[in-house]
Amino acid sequence: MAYEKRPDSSRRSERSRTAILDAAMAQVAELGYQKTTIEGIAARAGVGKQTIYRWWRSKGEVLFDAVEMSIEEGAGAVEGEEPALPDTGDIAADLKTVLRATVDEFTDPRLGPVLRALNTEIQIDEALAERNRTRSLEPGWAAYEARLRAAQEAGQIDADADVRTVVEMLTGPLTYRWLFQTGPLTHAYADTLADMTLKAVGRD
Amino acid sequence: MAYEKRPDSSRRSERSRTAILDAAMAQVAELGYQKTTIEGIAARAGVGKQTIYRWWRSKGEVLFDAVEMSIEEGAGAVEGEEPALPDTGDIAADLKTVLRATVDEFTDPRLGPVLRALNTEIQIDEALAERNRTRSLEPGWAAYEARLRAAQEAGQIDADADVRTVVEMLTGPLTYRWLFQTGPLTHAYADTLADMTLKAVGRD
Amino acid sequence: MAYEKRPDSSRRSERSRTAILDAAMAQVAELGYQKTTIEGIAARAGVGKQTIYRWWRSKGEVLFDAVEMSIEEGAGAVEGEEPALPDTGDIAADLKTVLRATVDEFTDPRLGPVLRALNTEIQIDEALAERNRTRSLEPGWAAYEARLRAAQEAGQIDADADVRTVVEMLTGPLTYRWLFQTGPLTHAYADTLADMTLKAVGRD
Amino acid sequence: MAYEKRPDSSRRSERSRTAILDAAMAQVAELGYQKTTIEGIAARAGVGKQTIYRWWRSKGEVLFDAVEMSIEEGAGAVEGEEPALPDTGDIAADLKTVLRATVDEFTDPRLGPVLRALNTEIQIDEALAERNRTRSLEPGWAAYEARLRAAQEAGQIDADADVRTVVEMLTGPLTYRWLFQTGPLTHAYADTLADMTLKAVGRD
DNA sequence: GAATAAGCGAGACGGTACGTCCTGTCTTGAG
DNA sequence: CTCAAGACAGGACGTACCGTCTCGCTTATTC
Repeated sequence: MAYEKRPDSSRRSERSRTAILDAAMAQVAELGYQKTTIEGIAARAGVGKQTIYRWWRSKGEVLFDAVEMSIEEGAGAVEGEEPALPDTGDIAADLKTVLRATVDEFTDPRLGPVLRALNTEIQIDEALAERNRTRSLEPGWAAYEARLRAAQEAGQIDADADVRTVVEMLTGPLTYRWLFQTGPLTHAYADTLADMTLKAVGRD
Repeated sequence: MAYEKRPDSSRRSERSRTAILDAAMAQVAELGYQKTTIEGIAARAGVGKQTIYRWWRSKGEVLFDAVEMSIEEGAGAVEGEEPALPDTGDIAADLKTVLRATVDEFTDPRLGPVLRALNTEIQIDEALAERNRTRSLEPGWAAYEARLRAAQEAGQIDADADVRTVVEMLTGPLTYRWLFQTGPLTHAYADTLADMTLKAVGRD
Repeated sequence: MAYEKRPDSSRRSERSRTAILDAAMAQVAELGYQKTTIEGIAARAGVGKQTIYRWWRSKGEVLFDAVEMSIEEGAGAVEGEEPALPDTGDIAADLKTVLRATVDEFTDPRLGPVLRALNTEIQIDEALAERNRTRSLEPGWAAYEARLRAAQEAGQIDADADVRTVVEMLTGPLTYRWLFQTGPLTHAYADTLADMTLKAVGRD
Repeated sequence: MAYEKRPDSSRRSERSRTAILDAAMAQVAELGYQKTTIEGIAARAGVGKQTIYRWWRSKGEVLFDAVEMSIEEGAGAVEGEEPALPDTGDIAADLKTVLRATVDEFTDPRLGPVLRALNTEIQIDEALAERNRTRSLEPGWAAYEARLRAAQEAGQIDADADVRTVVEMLTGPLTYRWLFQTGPLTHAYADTLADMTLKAVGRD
């Protein structure tokens, strides 16, 4: 059995943790993801490098947490709360609401670039990819799928449509435009995607 | 007026060029994109570092060319030929043909990882992004759009549908699954995407 | 007046003290003086780092004590006893006895290397140097000088010779060979030094 | 056969070499040997750390060369010239001349401390010790021994005295006083040592 | 056919960041 | 209070690459 010494997280300094995450966001904002270094984050946070290496394994992980903290602060989200789509009874309206929110997040001048960089890092770092899937993507899909299944039960969309594929038809094109910057990322585009996708699974 | 000396490409050593591109592919295959270095490529190719820096501006550019060379070798493609979708008259079948081919390229064990890494680099290096758009993405879209417009004229799909959005509904989800590794990338999935998208723009 | 809090030595753990000194000797034996660290000693002794820093100011001090303990254990010396040279009436024989003992100590495979390393540290740490002079060197000289003065009174050596210089002529070359490893450190060499030195101060 | 890549010394930058040695001496003068770091030397010399590690294996080696350069500059010594003792025919006077010079070197406020630190390092670093023996000590001894043999042939000292031991009786006590700072290091002391040693080997 | 000038292999150079190690201080909880 | 444990800020270590540079060598014109 492989033995590996782990730090005692009960004695972790909250002050350092926060300082590091703040410094990480600030460095990325100023220098961009590539030129942000662990050394730079440590210096800016007034922290020893080892304190970063003790709790994170890479720059990517630090920024993953930093972004998470930023989003939670902004949203005032309750810890551990599962995300959910609104359910007004109008499936089209509800999808548009959440897709527009996604557009807003992607185009946010503060978060957008970091998110893009992290999605980059995911291509290379399998640990980060796994974390992204379980902490970020899957909760989002679950929320979409729950709302879509409600719509199926309400007879608003085909009962036999694969909800997972529907989710991908909604978020795939949006993410594609965002990552490759191949077209404007607007609320109108979000609406179009919702409308067209619903047409593909609508009962007519 | 800024003056910049450019190397005389007529005196360029073809032997070195090929050795570098081969070495680059080999290094990525062995070590992965991240751990591949210009120094390593040079050493493996038996070439001075300057010879790489003289002709390329970054590791990304080298690999971009290396991949291009790999694909051309494999496909035996004629230089400068515009790609085009087949037109059998059956729009669904034609779309499936090309989407399946894309699936095959993405899942190719040799090319896939490099392509994914390059899509990473694109997020950071604007020159590379531009090059990717003009040399890779746009010719692809143009081919899709041409075929879709033909289908519109044939009355097979809605005449007022925005072909660009349709292209994104086809390739967006596919690329998403590929980049984030969130589900199996199969021919069946390609077919489903084609069918659902056509349903969204079908005439009823 | 500067105030400095000192630990209460009456509550000091003898168990820890011994464990630290043993661990220190063991680490030096295994890794050499340079690679021995306070952290390593603490870990090996099963002791907190602070317990070392509370009672010693440097690695050098710890090892000074550790060596002292080792020597006392070996010699079974009575605490506080002043060292003295034998006085058989034969000055040459007596000097040879003690010089040979010094040779034995220097060439002891366990103590030798640590002693050499400590002589290193003395060059840098004035507190340690002072301690070395008063606890180690001066008692030794005093013993030599007492014996030499007895020899002067007995008319065996020049009455006007400077005993301090004579001591240095005996121990200087020995220490030199030991520190710089410039020649074999043998009983024969010790004897030669005694004989030649006595010739220099002999009455003719 | 072990293969180890060695740098090409014909392409070595003399400018960097000199800058490093100068910076090393300056750092030691300002901070002392212990607080002098390779990083600090590199920064002060305006040189990359690797340039130091490429040509030297340790701080000690750098300073060994730095001191050597300092001495040569001071002495205006011809490269590769063997040191030799003066030979005026008066062995006592000649020995005093060179012992006094050694005293002067040891007490030189600029060189002394570095020399002491290096003699420290020698206790620990066998490579450095070897180098010290062959480049520093042995040439010195050879010079002494040559002069002493001449004196033997001239009938000034015992023909059967071991010249090596005589050298050690001259330099050993001097070095001892210097390293352990156990007494004043003066010309008078040098003279006493010469006189007493000669008395030990004199023909009377 | 010699002279000139480019590309080339090689690798030293000034730098920057890496990830590790250790220092000496501080904090926590057990005895 | 001392102690074991170990997190912390700090800083040097020695390594790996970066992108630039300089050195001879090989080639290919150009005179």
